[in-house]
Amino acid sequence: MDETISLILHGCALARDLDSNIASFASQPRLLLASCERISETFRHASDRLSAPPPPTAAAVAHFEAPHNWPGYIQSIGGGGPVGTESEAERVAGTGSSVGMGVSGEMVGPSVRRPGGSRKRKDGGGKQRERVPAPPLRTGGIEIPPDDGYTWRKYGQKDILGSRFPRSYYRCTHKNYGCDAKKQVQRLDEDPNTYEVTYCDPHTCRTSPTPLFIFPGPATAATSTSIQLGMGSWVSMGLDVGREPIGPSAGSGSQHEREVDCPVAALADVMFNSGSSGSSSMEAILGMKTR
DNA sequence: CGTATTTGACCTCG
DNA sequence: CGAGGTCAAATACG
Repeated sequence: MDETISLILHGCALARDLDSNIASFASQPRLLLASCERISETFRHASDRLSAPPPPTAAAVAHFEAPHNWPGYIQSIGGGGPVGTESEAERVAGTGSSVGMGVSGEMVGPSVRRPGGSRKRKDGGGKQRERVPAPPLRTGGIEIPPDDGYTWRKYGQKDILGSRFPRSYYRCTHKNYGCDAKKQVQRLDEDPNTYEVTYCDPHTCRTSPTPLFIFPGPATAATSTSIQLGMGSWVSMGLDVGREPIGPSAGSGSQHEREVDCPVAALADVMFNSGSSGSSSMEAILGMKTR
């Protein structure tokens, strides 16, 4: 199974490469073609493996029985155990991480603070740690968070003691709909090519009553893999699970998270999706509005 | 113009 | 008291 995941991830990496080089490839159709073929071949292999799979593992089943636990292509390592960073390197935290913006500092008046504004979780309860392969570090320090079919909004970033890389905090974009899901993403100190993703709260959005299990194979790998193609162009490819519900602002379509909107993504989409793109609205899923 | 991201400050827990 | 988690104003972006 891990091999299949590797294949998929490799395909994603290829797609990303293509995306980042698309400009220079544009004038060289042969290169484009070769690149596309490599990508499609990789995904096809993965697809083949998934079509003739070994019996699903217990973990895979568990993933599907817990709606909040489908960061599909990931190898789960946490399982809700205690979240400790026991083996962190003793390096001093890099102080960098604050690039750009250079906003004027003191604009938050101390008296404006709401009491009890932030809360630290006592236990790791409900937390689940995952490790996902991360794209290579890019020049410019652009972090590409792993996607899992959900749309996340970043609300914070912190330098963590003993880690070279900052930890990013995300919450579900549909917080307005009562979805309180959160995740933390951090590049591993000892392995910069791997993200550690900690999921904190379950998604209450996208809890469709209809069964999500469509793929005949083991569920974990292919249900929601995504690739990001450049800044702000997230693509969820996969099955229903990866379909983003349409939020209140979906009409504008001006925001960063967007469904398939580039050729590579479309390719990947075609590879994994049978083509049906049920556009489920958030209201339909949740049957409510909380704003 | 609306929404996401950045980032320093604030809050809570150990 | 320090570290980690969250808030929210300013800013960027489409």
